[in-house]
Amino acid sequence: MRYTKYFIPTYREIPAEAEVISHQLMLRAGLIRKLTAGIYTYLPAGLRSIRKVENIVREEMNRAGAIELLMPAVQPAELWQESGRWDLYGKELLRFRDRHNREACLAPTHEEVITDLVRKEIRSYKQLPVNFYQIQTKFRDEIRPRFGLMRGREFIMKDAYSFDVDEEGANRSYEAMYEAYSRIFTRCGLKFRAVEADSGAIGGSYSHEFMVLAETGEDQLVSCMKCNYAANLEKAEVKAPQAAPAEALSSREDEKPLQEVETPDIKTIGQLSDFLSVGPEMLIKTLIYVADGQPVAALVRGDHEINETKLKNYLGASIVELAPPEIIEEATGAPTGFAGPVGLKVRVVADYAIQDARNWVTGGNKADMHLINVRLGRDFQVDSFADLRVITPQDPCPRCGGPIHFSRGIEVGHIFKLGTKYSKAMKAHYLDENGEERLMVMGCYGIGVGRTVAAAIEQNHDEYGIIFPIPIAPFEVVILALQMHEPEVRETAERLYSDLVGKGVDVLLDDRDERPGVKFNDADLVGIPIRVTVGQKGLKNGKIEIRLRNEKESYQVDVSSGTFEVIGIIQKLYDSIH
RNA sequence: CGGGGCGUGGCGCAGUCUGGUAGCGCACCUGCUUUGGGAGCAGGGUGUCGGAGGUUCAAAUCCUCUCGCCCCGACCA
Repeated sequence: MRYTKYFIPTYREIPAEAEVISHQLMLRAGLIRKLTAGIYTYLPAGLRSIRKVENIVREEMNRAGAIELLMPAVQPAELWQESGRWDLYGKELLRFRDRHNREACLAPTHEEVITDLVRKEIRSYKQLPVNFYQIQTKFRDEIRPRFGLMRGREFIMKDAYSFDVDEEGANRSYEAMYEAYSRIFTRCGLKFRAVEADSGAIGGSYSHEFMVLAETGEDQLVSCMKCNYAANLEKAEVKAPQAAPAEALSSREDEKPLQEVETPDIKTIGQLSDFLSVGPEMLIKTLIYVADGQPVAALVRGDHEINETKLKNYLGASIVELAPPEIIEEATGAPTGFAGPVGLKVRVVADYAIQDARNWVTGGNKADMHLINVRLGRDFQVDSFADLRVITPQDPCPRCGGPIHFSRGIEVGHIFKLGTKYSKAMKAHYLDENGEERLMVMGCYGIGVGRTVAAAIEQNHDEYGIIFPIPIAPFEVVILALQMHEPEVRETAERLYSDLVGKGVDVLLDDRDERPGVKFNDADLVGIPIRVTVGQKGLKNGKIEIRLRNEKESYQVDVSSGTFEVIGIIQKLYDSIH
């Protein structure tokens, strides 16, 4: 591609609207432009990157035995009503009516359509398993789109759906996708980690997220430094205490009598800890929740943080929210900030750490009143103990007990075991060997394509711009012809260009009549992995100059061996990835 | 949806408090010079000041409404 016949509109300045680095760089490097909140045009160079990711995804999905198709973006309400998600899916589902006043939506995901297709077309166990996938534009009307392609409303996603005869088959399909995803992100040249995750609203029993590791990532993940355990923060288990509850109750601290303490206007753990001069680990935090309409008290140690996902899963509730002030007053008899477990009439669940036998400090269930020397069993009862808190860096690995490490990442892929949730709701049956009707067991698997490009930039950039991994770079090589008006420079650059094009290399020839500085800066900004400089200075000695975007130093090679050298470097860069 | 901020040429911004008919840098166009890390000189074009209504002799500036965007939070993957 010739720069003068192409379109890479770069910005010299940082656009004011972009907060995160990948968003800034994608705008500055002329990869994307915003149309409206959360909706972007992929400019030519950006599209090249996107297509490269798509092709890797496609190759690996095919290799894993999945079959590509393409489903509609506009879908009728009936299907969503059938699965029950028309009412469950919130405002994220963009709904509208057509000219016949029929309700429809823009698809945020395709479980309904694929299940509908499969139930109509597949009748026999002989036709199973199948795994269909597509690379398609999704729409989710996000409350607050942000960070460019990282969290847009309209975005390109690869989604796949597997159908198996039984749980065991579904597990095999899941494993195959796990392998495929690992290959995909490896081939994209990214540092990533697969972590255990909560399956959330999509439902199902088991899931993994694929996280591109980056300091600026929105997600926190926990990994073991000894074994291969890794999980996202909301999923990461805290190892249950070794001892049985009865033993844990055996005294660690001498029992002292329960006592009330006046604590005027002291409402937070921090204030209370300072006021009483005790560490926050001596306090019990009592949080009043409403779980599917029922008030529940959840107890965690003062220095711990409640994990609402764990609480929700433990209670088996579909909606768990912090109780509004009225409910808190009704449950505790006190205004917010003074809740405690002593004398509570609602169900009480507690984190394992509360089993500790010590003289706790708790809320007094009276305005401006806390209690000290509160003993479990003597002064308050707990209905059940569970792992309800967020893991801390001090906790051991829940699998092997080794030390754990916290890091940050960007979720680019997510694989789920769905079970029979959709096949049951939408009657996706098949006949088994015995002629009996059985439910298909499903899995679903997503990759955010645009987000993968953004994550790659977030992980690979410097002060000058993007440093694309070669497999997903818009071009593999850029040739800078520094003085286009000098016949020797122009001709050498042209010859090198057509040689490389002939060898099937993705090469951009910067043939603009621009000053060298402009070309160098644009090449750095766009992040093309290999830069070949053709200039008067080098040509005097019969040399051209090669520099890798991820290295500081350049080196010179003979003009005659330029093509050979470049092809060797490309090979080396790809080899370093596999 | 709650809180905060911002809409002025393609981009980044000043001007708004204190009303007087729009400016700076970059970019863009023409010419000459220049050409290894975002050139110099000379000349030039560029704006419904987000929109609507109002106050006023006069509105980018004051008032009302409205639209859009960004950030924080809640939410979601």
